[in-house]
Amino acid sequence: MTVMLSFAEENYLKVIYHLAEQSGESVSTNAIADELNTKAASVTDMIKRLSSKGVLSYQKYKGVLVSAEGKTAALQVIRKHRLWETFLVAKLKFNWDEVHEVAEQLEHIKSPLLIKRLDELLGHPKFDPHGDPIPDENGEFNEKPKSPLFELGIEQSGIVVTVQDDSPEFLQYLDKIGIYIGAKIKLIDKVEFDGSMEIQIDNRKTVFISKQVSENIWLTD
Amino acid sequence: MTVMLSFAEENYLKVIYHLAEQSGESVSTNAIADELNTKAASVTDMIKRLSSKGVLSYQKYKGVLVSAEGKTAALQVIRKHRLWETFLVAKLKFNWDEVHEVAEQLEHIKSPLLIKRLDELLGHPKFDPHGDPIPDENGEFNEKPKSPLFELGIEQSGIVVTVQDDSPEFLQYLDKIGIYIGAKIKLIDKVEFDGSMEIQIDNRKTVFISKQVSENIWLTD
DNA sequence: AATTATTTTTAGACTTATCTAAAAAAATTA
DNA sequence: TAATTTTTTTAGATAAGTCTAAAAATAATT
Repeated sequence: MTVMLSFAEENYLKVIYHLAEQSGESVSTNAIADELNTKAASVTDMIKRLSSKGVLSYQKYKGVLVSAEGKTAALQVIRKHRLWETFLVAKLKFNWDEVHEVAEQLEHIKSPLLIKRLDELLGHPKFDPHGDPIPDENGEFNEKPKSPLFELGIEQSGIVVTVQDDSPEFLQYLDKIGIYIGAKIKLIDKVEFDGSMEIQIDNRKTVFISKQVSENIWLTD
Repeated sequence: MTVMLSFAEENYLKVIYHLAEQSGESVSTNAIADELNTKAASVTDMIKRLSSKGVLSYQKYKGVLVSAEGKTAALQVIRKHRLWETFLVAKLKFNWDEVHEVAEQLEHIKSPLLIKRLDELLGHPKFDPHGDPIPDENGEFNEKPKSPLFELGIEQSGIVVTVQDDSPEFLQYLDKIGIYIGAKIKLIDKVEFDGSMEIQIDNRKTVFISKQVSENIWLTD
């Protein structure tokens, strides 16, 4: 049986899971407080609660680890968040820089049937509009290997699956030049001097992008 | 400027609005408590809060009235609830007796853009799957006059717009015999003895229904 | 009108989630 | 290693939303 978590508890768990994934080690109180724009004292209270519910393991002054049960619960929230983001872009014509705030609310709706049907409506997507992988009902990722556009060889091509930078500025820039998750990109030419490159999008128009941009777009075959 | 209401406050206001519409007079503390499965003491606390926010007017021991501002806020929640119910049935293949609980959660999501786009996706529906009218952005209903199937004359016909009874049993029965919101119904024959009738659905099959059923199905021209 | 029953409100307590200020522990620096 | 700084925890407070038990007001009945 899965634990019952409140709105706030789900938010904490999700953030802690992400921090733990990034760092690979135990997550500190301050790191959590920073991420959630809250105070360290509030975090201490909450991690005690989550710990007593079995989703975290916590030792005073030593930070927290996410338990197996916690991972399952966190991945379900992440799954819901990413499915809703996909829905907002694919069905409601949101721009991909407009979806986060709304998905933060929608991710807490409790209805397994709703998520099952949403997943079906969207055709069981594997990636959200930012290219982040969507875990399946069991919390598994079906990820193909991917690499930054920067590493592509001349005349080679790949499909956009992720962007590393989530800022509205970057996403709007990509929209403007016609790059989206799923777009096919072929490397035409590369300037060794500054790392900038000319690429072709969907076998149609070609554009020039900087090294910085090419490092933030990730491709798969 | 519209007032900012919490999840719980929105639920109270919505229920009070419905009760006030039904009765036409001020709403009693106990009536609200019954409807929300809560205690009278909790209701007293909440109506004081809602009153101080200006959405209700409240006099001790005299019940509450919904203010103009309260009506606007309540109708926005009702609009969201009914749009989500319509979405669940039209796009996610929910049965109309499965939608209420989920819509109760979804109605509290805060995003004007989301509702605008959802309304567009659904083609600006005027009625939800139960036939209840959906108020527009300004809280207005565009309702045609309607009357119970029971009052139809022989050989006359109408379109189903509402069902009075919302119980799963009744809705499942209607599904079974092929009646839905939007179905065309023609009265073939009526038995004066018990008020039962033979009707034709969508110019195709004919079925017999009891007086009780015919009183719960409402039609428009 | 007086009594009884019902409804509503108040008083006080509890939970969740948050905060500030102060104390304790851990990490860093001299 | 001792002193200092940073991090974390504790203690106590607050607000939202709920509850029970008792008091007060209103309505119904004899």
